[in-house]
Amino acid sequence: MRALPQNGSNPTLEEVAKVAGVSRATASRVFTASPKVSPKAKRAVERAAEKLRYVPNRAARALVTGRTDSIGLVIPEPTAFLFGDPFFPRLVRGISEVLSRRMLQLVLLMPQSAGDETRLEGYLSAGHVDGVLMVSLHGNDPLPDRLHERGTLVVLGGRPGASSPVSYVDVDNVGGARSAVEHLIATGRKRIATITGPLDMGAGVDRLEGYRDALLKAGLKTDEALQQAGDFSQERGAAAMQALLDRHPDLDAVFCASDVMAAGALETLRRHRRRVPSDIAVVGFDDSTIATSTAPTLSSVRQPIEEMGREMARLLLAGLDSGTAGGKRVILATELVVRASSGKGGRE
Amino acid sequence: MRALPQNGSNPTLEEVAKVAGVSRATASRVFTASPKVSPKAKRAVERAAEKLRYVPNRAARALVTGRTDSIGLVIPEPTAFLFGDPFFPRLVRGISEVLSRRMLQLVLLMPQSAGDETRLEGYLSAGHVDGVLMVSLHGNDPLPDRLHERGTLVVLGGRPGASSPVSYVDVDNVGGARSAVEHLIATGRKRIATITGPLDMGAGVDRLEGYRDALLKAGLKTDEALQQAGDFSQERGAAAMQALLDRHPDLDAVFCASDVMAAGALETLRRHRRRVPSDIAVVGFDDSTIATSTAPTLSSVRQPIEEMGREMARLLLAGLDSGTAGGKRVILATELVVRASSGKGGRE
DNA sequence: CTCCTGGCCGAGAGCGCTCTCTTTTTATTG
DNA sequence: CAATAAAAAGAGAGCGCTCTCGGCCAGGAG
Repeated sequence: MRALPQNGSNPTLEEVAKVAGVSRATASRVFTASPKVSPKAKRAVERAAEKLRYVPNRAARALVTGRTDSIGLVIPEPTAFLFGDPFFPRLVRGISEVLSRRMLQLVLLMPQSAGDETRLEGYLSAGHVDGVLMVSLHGNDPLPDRLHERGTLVVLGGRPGASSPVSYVDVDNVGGARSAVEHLIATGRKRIATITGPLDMGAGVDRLEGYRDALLKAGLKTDEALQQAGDFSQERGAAAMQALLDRHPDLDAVFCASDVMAAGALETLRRHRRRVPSDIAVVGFDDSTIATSTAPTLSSVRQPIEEMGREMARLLLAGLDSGTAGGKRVILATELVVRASSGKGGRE
Repeated sequence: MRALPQNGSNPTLEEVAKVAGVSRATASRVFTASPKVSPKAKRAVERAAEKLRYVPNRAARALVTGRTDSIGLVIPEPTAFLFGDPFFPRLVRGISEVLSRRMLQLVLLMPQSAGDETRLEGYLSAGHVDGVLMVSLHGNDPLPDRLHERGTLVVLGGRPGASSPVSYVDVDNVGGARSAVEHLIATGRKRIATITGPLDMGAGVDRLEGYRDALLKAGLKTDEALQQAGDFSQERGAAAMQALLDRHPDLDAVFCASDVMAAGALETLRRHRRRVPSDIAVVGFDDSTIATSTAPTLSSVRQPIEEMGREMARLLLAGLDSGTAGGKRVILATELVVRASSGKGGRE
């Protein structure tokens, strides 16, 4: 399988040097931004490069430097579909913004099975990428730690399960959930339930914690029966709402750990003729596109996804530059966006 | 306990060959799946490779073969946010599925500005990737044709504006829109409006064409005043619905070229106390996650996004294998999903 | 037995680049 | 103006791999 008929193979550094009237070494110095080149030579090389449409050959460069100038982005297949909607593109936008400034390329890896993940470890630690970004793993995925041990630089998006030496960036899930529930309390809600995310994920655990925090701080009880586990899907959201209503027909608010689940909950409430927000208030999480399309529109916790991407990339670059495999963590603030679903209403 | 490679650097083919007791050439033949290796030598090399955790160095291989074994995926920044929601991850899943079977890596490129796109041309035609996948361009983006001319293999997702020699895969936008409108007609709707997508995009044009097709076939008039241009955004969807109601207060159906715009339309209709579907039916396009979260749930046209990704990848691989830069086109069927927003209702 | 054929295998030449080391040029100073 | 330092440029050795060539050793034909 030959590549397409190369109409005139690409110019090499040698050719550029010849046109510029300098040695290959000098030409190379221009492209590696070495300071040891006279302005005159530099200009000559630059003009020759432009004339020939020269673009350095990454493979050759990688071979000698040992760096590939590319970063792996690992998004396990289930994750890609889990989150509030434009999660993936927004994250990539943030990452891409930072990486492209450094002329680093983004290699996307989407393992679709456990077998894929095994191959991934070999691939990623073989030096095909200079560093790895991974997002949101279920439970204690061993991959990040394993890569870290093998000397690969890794930055996670979303905190890992257990204590891990790997750097990560996360949004303030606890704080976001807390402020959502505090908002419900402040608007007079008394019996506040929650539909949680998967409890083997940091985001799931933390959002639950924020919910409990707020209740405790307000002196309200945190009845376990007011918590119903979900999995971020709409169906489970709807089912969870049903279960909560069965147990507590007198609920006046529910905090959902994702907008998609909140949409499911709204569906169930509609079926039961509960009016939102007058009978019961609903708040979601993610502030995804769904939040503005539900009826009523959904109050939600907004996360700075692009910024998370940027920060992940920055952390990785910092590690690359310093040669340290840091155990840094960055937590980004979230923000409550109040819409119709948690309007004053109330029954009082 | 330290891992096998003591100095941290990866094992080379040379080392594998030594352990296996063969020459580097023979070891190489094993990894390039050459038939000219005895079973015995092959086994020896494989065992040595496993023992040393050998992974071939892509850069070195690329340097000599001229192939990089990687494919560029170009998604212009505005596009990434345009479509029905899980568009991006679903597309990538399809692509990734096919490419990973061939051990090809996916390099993601998200140009954020016009300047980026210029650099992109140099990058992509410099042989850093073996082929390029691009999705959904506005108007007549010259990039695909330019790359094609320079001998780079390109496959588009979404048909290009004008007649272009570049291969592409698209969903049957015309057919999908037609079936949506036929459905509205079949359920007794008479005054059917449409909110179109951007008319400088294939998807926008084709969905409008499908709408007109259906009306003409049913002998209904295709009043220009029944068409209102949108841009796939919720705000414009809401505004377009408003404009349509102003001009035609007696509408009984509206076909929206995207679910997001349909959500905007529903919002406007709700404000006007128009009941959906009894007063007016609404159908969207994309069958995104939003479709099940609106109230009422939204009838929509489902597109096989994963399959589109797979087909794009297959087309590219076929081109790579055959060395032809084909002008192939593949159109994938769409499917109408009827939900509450276009239920019988009607006024008759 | 010799000659050939064909299957395997090893030797060795690079692919295009960076980087160290050496040489040449230029600037600086007494 | 020679002496010396500093700056710039060149020469050349690989990075790890693939692939062409030619060599070697079977086995079958003459």
